[in-house]
Amino acid sequence: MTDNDKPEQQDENTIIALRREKLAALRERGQAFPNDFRRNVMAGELHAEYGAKEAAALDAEPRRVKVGGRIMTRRVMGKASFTHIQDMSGQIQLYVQREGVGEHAYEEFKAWDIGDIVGAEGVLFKTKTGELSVKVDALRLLTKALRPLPEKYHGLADQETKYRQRYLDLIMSEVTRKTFRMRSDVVNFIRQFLVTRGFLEVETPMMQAIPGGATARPFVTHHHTLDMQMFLRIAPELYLKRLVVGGFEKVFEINRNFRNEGLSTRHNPEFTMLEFYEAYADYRDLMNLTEEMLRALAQTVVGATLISYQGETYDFGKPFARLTVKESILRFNPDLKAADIETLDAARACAARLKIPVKDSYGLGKIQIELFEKTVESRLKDPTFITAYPTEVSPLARRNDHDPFVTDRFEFFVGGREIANGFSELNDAEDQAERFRQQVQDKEAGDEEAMHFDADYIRALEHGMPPTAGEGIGIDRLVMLFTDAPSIRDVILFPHMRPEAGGD
RNA sequence: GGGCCGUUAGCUCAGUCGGUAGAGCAGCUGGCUUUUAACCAGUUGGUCGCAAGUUCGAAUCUUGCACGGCCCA
Repeated sequence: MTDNDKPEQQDENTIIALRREKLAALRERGQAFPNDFRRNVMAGELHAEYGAKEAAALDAEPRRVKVGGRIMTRRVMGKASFTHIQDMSGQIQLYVQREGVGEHAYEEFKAWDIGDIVGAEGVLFKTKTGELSVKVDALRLLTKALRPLPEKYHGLADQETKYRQRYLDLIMSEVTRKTFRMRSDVVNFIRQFLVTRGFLEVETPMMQAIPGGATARPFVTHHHTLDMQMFLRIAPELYLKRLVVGGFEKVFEINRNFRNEGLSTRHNPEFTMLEFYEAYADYRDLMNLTEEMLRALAQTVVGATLISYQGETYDFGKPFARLTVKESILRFNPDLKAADIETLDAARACAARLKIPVKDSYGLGKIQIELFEKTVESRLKDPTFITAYPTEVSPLARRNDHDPFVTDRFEFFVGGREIANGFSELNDAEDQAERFRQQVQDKEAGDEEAMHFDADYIRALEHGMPPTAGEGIGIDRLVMLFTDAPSIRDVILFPHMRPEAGGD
């Protein structure tokens, strides 16, 4: 377009300029970016297999290896050098001698830089200090790095750079690599857990004509050929339940949702959600399933059921607490009595006393939830299910048979944060249509988060959805918990940020 | 949106009361054949985030802006 396409800067850093000269020299001599080197083992495998072996045992049965990776450290001592290279599995030290690789190759090697990517061939041995290393007899530069890496000891400390240039963060930080491996482990575990129990993994539209399944502001986009407005989905819920109507009675999806809301340490505009639905089950079945799944997840990916997060410890081993919304409000507000939160007027007065702002349009249910969010939520430390959410704030959940003021719904909290939300689904098409109409009224009254009327979803329900329960689990928040990450940006590879200054 | 904090060499960071911009790492030159934050000697490198203001003089004080972090809404 404009400045973006221009050569970046005229006066480049001298370090980069010198490396460009080295690359130019490589180009003169032939293929500067060869792709015919093949490694035959990873650094991590070598440490696992030979790390405990005695030096003499290695020498007695020489093991030849071909390894490749990025140069991370370099110690040149005249006619011999040590260097660590890093591959996906870890690091291995190379011992490069002039005697071993030849005078010419050794001189070339000395001109290489930290950050370059190399391939090496040689024999395993142990150094005087007992470190497993490769005595190199052949060595090639595979990719010249033009930019210098961050400082070897402190690594990359600048939070902004870690987010913007995640590749650098990954090269430099074992903690970051571990975080994202664990994220992968979490998703992998959940997928297997559900598939093992007969759930079918599906993918439903991320672009929707009618955004539904949650109360949130959507992102708006436009399809040119159809010439229509579309929305990035705020939830897959309504599509997954259409599948239950279609006879896929146990389905799940792990994918992104998009919500046009503020950014914070707990909110990213796109985030990953697990949603799953099971026919012939209710919200209590899902609470049990969730408890079983999260306990096993902690045990598998962290290796313990005591989870340490930001200096506090949460116990996934003992049975998860279960409280209703009203019980939890009373428990954490000992000066309140049940009567204070059971009528609209009393609850409104109660909110006023606690200086919690509520709108005139709020009914009793919404006020109860305000009280809950302001006085309870952040104090739910150990794993806790909160149940019996007011119907007023649960437009897609099934009413309780004995108390239609509430729904058969739960939310799950750990460390004061909502992790999951599940309920017995509303499969009464006429009730659902009525609740959509109420949402449309709210929207017309100015509530930007209120839902649209989804006529096709109603039509699907009119064909009959078996009694079903469904749940959503926020994967990012779960990963934060297990990786002890203070910010959601620490568990998202490329979190959204404003463009860098001067970039446009 | 509000409050607080930050932005100095490629990286990690100092910078006193407003008085010529510093260190370590990396780089460069030389030495060194078991080092591992290798070592020894020498050395290059700066739009002090951007812009304005105050001042004889601003990295430093003031204001605005940009980006980020934390907290709050």
